[in-house]
Amino acid sequence: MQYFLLKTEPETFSFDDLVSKGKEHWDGVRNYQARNFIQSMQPGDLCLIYHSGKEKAVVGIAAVDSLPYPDPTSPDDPRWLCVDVIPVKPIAVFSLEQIKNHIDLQDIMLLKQSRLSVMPLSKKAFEILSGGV
DNA sequence: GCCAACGTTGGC
DNA sequence: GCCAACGTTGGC
Repeated sequence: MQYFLLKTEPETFSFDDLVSKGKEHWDGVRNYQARNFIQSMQPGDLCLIYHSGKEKAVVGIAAVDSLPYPDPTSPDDPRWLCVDVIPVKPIAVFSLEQIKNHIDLQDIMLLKQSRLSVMPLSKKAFEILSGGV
């Protein structure tokens, strides 16, 4: 079981949109580092959904529901991958501000590489962010 | 609206 | 292979 954080602009695609749709392919990632993380995903891995822009907070849990497969939004370019994700449940909002202030979250990639859109999370970081601990 | 951090592109 | 120019992202 692995844990990830997926960033999205809620104006474009929010966690609520994922709940409404029931399932979505997490496509459009055009960054090699992020692509490599997608490549390592397995069905059942859990992802925290982070809203960038105005909200700047983790808002929900989703689950990987497929193996990585070629991104349908780049049919002529085999480099890019996506996975299907399904909503698991919304969580209490955990803001960027709280992340910055949490002693055990200082090492997460979100704070070090603010532009990376897909990143792994440690189990501990996932549990803190999702309110599990 | 601005700026920092990055990634990409293209000329050399 | 280097580097300047440019585009994008995301926080402030």
